[in-house]
Amino acid sequence: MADVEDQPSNIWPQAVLHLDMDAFFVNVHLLHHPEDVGLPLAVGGQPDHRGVIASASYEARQFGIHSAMPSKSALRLCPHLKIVGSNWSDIRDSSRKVMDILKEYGSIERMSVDEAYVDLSDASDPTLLAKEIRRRVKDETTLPASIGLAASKLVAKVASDFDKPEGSTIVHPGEEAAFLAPQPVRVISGIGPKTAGRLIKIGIKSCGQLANSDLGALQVLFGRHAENMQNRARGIDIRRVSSDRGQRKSISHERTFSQDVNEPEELKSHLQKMAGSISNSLKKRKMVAHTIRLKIRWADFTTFTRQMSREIGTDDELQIYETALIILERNWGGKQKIRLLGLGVSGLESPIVRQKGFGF
DNA sequence: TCTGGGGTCCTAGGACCC
DNA sequence: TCTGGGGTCCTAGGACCC
Repeated sequence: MADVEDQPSNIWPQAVLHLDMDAFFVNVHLLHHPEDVGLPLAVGGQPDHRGVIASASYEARQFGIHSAMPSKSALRLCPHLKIVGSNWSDIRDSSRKVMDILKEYGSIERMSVDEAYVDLSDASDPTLLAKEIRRRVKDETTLPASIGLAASKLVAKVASDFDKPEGSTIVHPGEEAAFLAPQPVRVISGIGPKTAGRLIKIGIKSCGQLANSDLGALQVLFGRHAENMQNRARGIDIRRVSSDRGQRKSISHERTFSQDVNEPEELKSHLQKMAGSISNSLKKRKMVAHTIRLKIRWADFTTFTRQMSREIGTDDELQIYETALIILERNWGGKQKIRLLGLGVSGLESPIVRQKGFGF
């Protein structure tokens, strides 16, 4: 989209900036390992541990390597690819610096370590601020980022992804539908591979086609979601930037083993570790959980979950562990090889809320 | 060829209650 | 012979996101 400087600022009913760091994990690594600059590099799990790529350098992307790809496949595409693990303390440090800059400009909604929305509605010229923000992030963290500015979150997000890396895309109010029209439906957040596949079957590939398609035909496939989907393809999205992300709903850990496991003691020790760390997270948040859920993936990748709820919430490691063990024993014959074991809790509640019910 | 980990939200069926 | 109708909670699975 053309970046028009002399638009009057009052044309922005709402101004939303979306900032998306470029190859964030890789670039944070390079900050601390300048010797790796220029290499085909990826951050992710090791190939012999069934790892996947979390982030790939632009050099690695030349070989077709992308995130979520199994590290083994990545190495086949590029045998001299260097794969390093994520350094979470460095990643969180850099993330905090970026978010601190954003907060100076308006209320922010943090979506992950490397992505956030900023509400620039109160600015007299949001387009000027958008550029300033990207420059400051680069100057003060030396990390590249892309930004999108639009009148809605939906369009701002598509815009930030439009011209990566180090892109800066502004979609002025009224230009939303035209901006989206030529792009594939997959750019719309919420339309994943399944939905896109179903749309292709009725001949819809681009946002423009979705926007102009027959609503009735769409309703046959998607029911009451059809109208909303079509609106989104037109760039209509009334969600506001909201810094309050609300309470956590669940806490979970899971572990894919480097080799499938059917040793009871090994499985139990993993459950115990996961129960311990979940218990710690609950205590740190001063919460208790009512539901405990076990996830099992067999060697053939079939995956299922089984859960148990209890009347009284708990944050106790032993109670979580013992419940998990009961579920495991009910669902595992003792011979089948297990590829992944996961443990999670939900039905979270802060005990203080419960006490209020006693009439104090 | 091999498929991570941490989340959210939605749907659908069954149990249970009034 | 025909088998209400809501509402809520629980369980399981699936789509999707980063």
